[in-house]
Amino acid sequence: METHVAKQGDQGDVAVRLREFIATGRFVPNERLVEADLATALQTNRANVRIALAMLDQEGLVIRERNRGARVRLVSDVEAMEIADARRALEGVVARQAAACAGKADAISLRRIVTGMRKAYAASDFIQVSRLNGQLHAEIQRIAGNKTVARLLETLKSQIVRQQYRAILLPGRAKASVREHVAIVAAICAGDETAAEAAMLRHMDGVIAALKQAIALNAGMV
Amino acid sequence: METHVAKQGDQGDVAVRLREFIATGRFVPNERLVEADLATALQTNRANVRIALAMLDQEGLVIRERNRGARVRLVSDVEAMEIADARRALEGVVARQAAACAGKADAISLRRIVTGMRKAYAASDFIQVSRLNGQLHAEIQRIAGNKTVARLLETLKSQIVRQQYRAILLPGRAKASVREHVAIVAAICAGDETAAEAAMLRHMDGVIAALKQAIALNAGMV
DNA sequence: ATCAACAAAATTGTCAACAATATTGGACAT
DNA sequence: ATGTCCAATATTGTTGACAATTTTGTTGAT
Repeated sequence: METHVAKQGDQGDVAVRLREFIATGRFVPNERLVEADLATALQTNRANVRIALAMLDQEGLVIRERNRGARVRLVSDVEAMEIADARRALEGVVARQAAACAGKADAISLRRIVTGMRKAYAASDFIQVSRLNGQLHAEIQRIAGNKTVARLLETLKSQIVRQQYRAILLPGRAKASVREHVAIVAAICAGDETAAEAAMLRHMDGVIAALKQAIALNAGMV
Repeated sequence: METHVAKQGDQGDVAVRLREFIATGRFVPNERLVEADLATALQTNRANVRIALAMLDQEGLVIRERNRGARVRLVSDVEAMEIADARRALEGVVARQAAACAGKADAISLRRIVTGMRKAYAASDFIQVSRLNGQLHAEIQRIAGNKTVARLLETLKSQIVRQQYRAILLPGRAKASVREHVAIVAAICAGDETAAEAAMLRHMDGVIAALKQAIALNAGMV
């Protein structure tokens, strides 16, 4: 008997927890993921771990090789840029559809988040800014109502958590980000599809530029 | 020692074959996929089938429910439209990047395919037109060199093979399709990124319109 | 005939044992 | 010291058995 919705067996939970571990850096890229160890750590059996790993492989988070097990996949810099390209386009779609669908309650909710972002930025609480950032994008996706695109964005985002952390910390990026989000929300609330998409694309251009910068910095350091 | 590239165990092959079966309609939507049966049919064991089903679930081709097994997922009409939205945006990215990357040999290869399309259309060989259509998009993706977006498009396409067959058969669609592809190839060969993206978006608009029409027709028939 | 309760069958979930393969570590020669 | 071969270990791949759950079929009452 499950207290919450029983979607699918243990494997789902296992996959979720493994995702967490990878996202939070508890498993570092290229680290080997030994089935038996994971099974004991997550209090389940090898079969479920095996299935969860296959799911994460399909998702692009780990890589499996025959007879050699699974490792955390290291997303290269060029791949991070590819992912960014895909995200840019898909976020544009979402923004456009959100503008087409947004109602009065949606506008209120969006404005509240963006107001929170401004305050957090004014207070130099960048962690909160980042959190509200994610929340805002999630809300826009909800309003757009396009589950398929939302799902794609979700998996893409999970692959570049690491890179993204670095990018948001670049000097001046947070301020620009807030400004861009204000424009996006304004366009969506106005129901202007074209403006919303354009604003989102501008925002993603900023994100991509920051990402590129972060990568370049990192390359210089190594 | 393997004769060909040994990517991963049996599960990969099993998943590939199951995909085939679903794509070719050998398994109809909502049909139950019994693990034991599949294991004997594909000459493998339940564990591998189970893993393959988990992968296909992650991919969106089947749906699994706890204790109730897996069924072929029925993509609803609204979901087909969502997928089309995503494809439109991603194909636009690919076209743009292909225009940025296309070399002389690439241009020749693209022109050859589009010439074949014209001839096939003139000969009313619509199956060949459809085949070359897929080939052309694949070639554009190869030229663009964006593996991530190509992968996304691949999985999206696999979910709507059924709908797409219906759409291409609509009167006048094939002719328009050929015309649109000519424009796309011309822009890519000219290295004009913006024009290439625009041409591709126009093409996808045509595809989406045809899809919408096909769905409406189908709804009327039921 | 319709429905509920119940038994029987089918199916999935879990687990453990073993086989096949890869990885590690050490002895040995150079 | 360095590298190579070989045994020892660790890890994954495969299979089967059993438990838990769902689905199907049957019986009986109304």
